Amino acid sequence: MGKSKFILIYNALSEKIHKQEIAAGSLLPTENELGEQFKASRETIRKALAMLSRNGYIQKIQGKGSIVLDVSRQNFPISGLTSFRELANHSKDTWRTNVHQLVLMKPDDHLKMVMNLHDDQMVWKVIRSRSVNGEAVILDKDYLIQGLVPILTADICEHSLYDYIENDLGLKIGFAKKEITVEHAGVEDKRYLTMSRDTHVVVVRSLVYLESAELFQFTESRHRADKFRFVDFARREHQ
Amino acid sequence: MGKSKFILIYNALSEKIHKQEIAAGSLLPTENELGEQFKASRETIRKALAMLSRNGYIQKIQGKGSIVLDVSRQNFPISGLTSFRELANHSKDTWRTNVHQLVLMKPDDHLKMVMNLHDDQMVWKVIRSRSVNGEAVILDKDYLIQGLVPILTADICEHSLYDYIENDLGLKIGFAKKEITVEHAGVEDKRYLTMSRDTHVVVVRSLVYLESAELFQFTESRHRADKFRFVDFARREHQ
DNA sequence: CAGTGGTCTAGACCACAAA
DNA sequence: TTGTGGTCTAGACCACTGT
Repeated sequence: MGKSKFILIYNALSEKIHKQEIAAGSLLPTENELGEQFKASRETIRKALAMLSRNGYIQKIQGKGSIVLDVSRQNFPISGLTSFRELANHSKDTWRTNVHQLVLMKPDDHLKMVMNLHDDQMVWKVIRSRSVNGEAVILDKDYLIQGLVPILTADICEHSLYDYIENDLGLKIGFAKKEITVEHAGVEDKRYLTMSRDTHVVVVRSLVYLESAELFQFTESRHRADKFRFVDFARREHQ
Repeated sequence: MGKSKFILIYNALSEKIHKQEIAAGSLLPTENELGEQFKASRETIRKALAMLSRNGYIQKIQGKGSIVLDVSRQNFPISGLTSFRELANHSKDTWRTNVHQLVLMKPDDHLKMVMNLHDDQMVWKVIRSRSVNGEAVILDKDYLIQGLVPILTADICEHSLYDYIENDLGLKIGFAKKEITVEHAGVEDKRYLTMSRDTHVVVVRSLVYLESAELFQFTESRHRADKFRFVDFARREHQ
């Protein structure tokens, strides 16, 4: 993993674009030239370029070349799957996580339906709040299937749950389905969040699956509305 | 366009998955079998499968095969770039568009900065509201560069702006950068939207670019908070 | 071990843009 | 016309999953 030639080429080129060593608006070398530079076949180069295109680094134009896009005001990319800890590490602000609840429970009917659980499956319920500069602005409620995560401690939840899951347990996250809505703040929001004058929260509900396509986790992430921001890059599918 | 073999294979397979002719949880035929079925080389099959994977139809597992995912509760895919008209056509509710303003104007400083405009460039400003079952729930403010759209009429704005742009003007949309935030309702929201008891709107700001990588349009789409819903499918990038 | 998907290659032909 | 990207192919080898 991560050793594929086309990933190396992708990393080399995306880094150059980030560092502005290749100016926005200019053309990348042609695919044949890149093939010589990296000693790779054209199809391999094209895999790297397709990845750059998907992630908003370049725009390919037939007959012309690959235009480098302006990636400078590329704000935090929540668009993909990024854990809170990874985000916090990239920011200059001081983030802090508080664990409010950690229990092993029998799921209620609603959760059983949402997560498609069997009768005997138990889940870990974790409630955490995230604070930036002393203000609690995010409330996370996670439900993890015990069959996949046998043991969980407050200490792990306070540091990085995803680190533990991926590095210690060796589970690989594959994909997630997300839904974003806006709701009135409830009792839990008022209890755990610093609500200022706001009465609304943005709710991001996610079903997280492993690479094996097994459902692994359901998460409800509740954000104070005035602190919520979601940035996205989308390509038009011309078929 | 749209005639590529791998697109045809993608369409054939995604349709079968939608119609549940291939059950969720089962395995797709192997890549070699698909190659024989569609009389295509393995790399071509793999392009189609990669597209299915990106769009949440399958999960590929090395050494095992491609698992078909449950796509049945796949709600409206605002995730990509879809115009209001395309959305409305897929829904059972009755949508309606009202044009409130259509002017050719000199951009103010803020718009000039956001859109990176020259001093002499004029823009079309369009204000429209979208109603479902008689309630106005979305307010769209579009700014289009006149150099790319010489003429615009209220009639076009009331029907489909994107139809006109892509079919009549022959412009091809390439990609967009979006940002979603939540804000207090302003005077325009209160004037044009049926605000019920809500005091907040979800604001989606988009910079829309053509396939040539030229900036083409800036849009501010303001949604009544209780009617807003955004669904996303995201893969984890393991590098 | 056999069978699966993951990567890479060299070469061919087509579609499009610019001169 | 030349050079660019877009597609497709056949074959090779590697990595992983199951038996």
